[in-house]
Amino acid sequence: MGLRFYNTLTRKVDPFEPLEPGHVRLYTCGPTVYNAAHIGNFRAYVFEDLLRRYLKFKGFRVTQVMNLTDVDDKTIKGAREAGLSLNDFTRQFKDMFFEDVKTLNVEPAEHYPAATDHIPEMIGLLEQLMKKGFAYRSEDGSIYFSIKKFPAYGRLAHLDLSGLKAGARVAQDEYEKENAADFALWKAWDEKDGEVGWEAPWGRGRPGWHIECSAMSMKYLGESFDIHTGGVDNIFPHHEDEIAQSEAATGKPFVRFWLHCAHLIVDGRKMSKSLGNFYTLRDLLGRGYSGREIRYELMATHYRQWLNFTFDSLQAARAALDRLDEFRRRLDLASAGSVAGRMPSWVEVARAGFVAAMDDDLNISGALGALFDMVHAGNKAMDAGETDGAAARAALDAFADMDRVLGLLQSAQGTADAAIQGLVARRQQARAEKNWPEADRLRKELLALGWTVKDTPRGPQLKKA
RNA sequence: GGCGCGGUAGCCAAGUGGUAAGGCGGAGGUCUGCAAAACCUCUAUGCACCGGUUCGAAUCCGGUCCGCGCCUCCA
Repeated sequence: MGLRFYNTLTRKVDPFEPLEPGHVRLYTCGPTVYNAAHIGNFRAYVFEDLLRRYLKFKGFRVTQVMNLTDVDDKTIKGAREAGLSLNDFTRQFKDMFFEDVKTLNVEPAEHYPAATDHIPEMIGLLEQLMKKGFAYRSEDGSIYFSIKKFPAYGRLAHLDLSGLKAGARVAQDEYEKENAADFALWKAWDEKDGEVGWEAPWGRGRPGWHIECSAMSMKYLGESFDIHTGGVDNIFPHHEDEIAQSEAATGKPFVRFWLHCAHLIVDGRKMSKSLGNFYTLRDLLGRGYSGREIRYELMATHYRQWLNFTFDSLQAARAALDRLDEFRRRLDLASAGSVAGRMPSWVEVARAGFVAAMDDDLNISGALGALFDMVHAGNKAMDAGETDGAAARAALDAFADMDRVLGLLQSAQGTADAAIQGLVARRQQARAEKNWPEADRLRKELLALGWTVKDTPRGPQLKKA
């Protein structure tokens, strides 16, 4: 069986093939840049990164677009409260976002279009919708999409809107809509918008939330593309609305595969500021956890499963990574100077298990299981002296190859400078002379300089404390 | 009310008909000047509960209990 994904549109696991052989076009809903993203947001970005990396691992060329929503109610409000222009306000959070995804070792997308840079494209799309009769202008100059005109509305979310009543959540300022379920394509300017606004044929205003994703995805990926992702909360209304407005405008199928990741909860409860369990990436870094530890934690639960984030699991992530690091170090030593030979069977088995699991809707738990099986089997083989340098090198290469998907191995170990190396050498000398007090003193000195040293059968091992 | 998700060891978490992956933690062991680490071994007669189908069920069917999400701008 080949690669397959659970498609929200069909509610089934469907075999995946891109429209253009060998090339996957992927749109991933990105951040609204009005504050520091929280770890729940990053769960989605890490999932999307895993998807992207696995597609590349399978040999596809990937063109990924991630939007930056830099104009909406929250960004406008935030800018006003900060006394900044919209651009100055959002720029700081865009910068922060890029720093944060880098910390998490998330590969950059090919395109990061900002909504404010694509107003003309959105207006163009709106004009098509007006011309085709899917959109109407209300008295104040806002434009709404008429869901009555689009019979397939509700297909993605499996919602039957005939029973939908105008409830408390329908804002009173939307009384101008013909139907409570119609959604805004364009919002007429009002004074709260301040300087924010663009001229359109139907008056000054700003785009509705959904239209940016339609306009920008189609600009960079075409009118029909392969995969669109986001959090489950985006299924309705955001993605439902995207489908409606896109397909109404083009008359073509918009997206073939919709993949949605489940939410993250903290200590079994929904993350919220009032519960005090609301964390940004920076909060966790400030507590001494590294980007890769957080990446592991966010990645290690299947994306359609709720992820219960706890500090215990972060600690477990750290220990699991230590095990991987240690194994890699061991392979490194065993393979020194060797050219890769034939893959040992324990590597072949692990690699096959890894691929089979990932092919199955990115079953990361199965994939990590296969990887840890390899660690275990590899350690046993090396203990038994059954692994020569060529085999170790082959294992190392396979490990690195799987890590193209996982992105967990550290690229560069902190290397000790000559002074540190000198201390280690002096300590080895003292140990050789059985001068234990001096050896212990040197170990303490190294610790004071930020290095722990452990004596292993393969010599002293330095690690940044 | 409608649509949907989930309940597997102390914790996290795979497994959707063939006899319970993996990680963390814990226990024991090997190694060791000490320390630490590492590695090895062990760690669920049972998968919320009750029935049913089947040679066989965590997996399928029916029912019950519990937790949770969405139902108009929250990843």
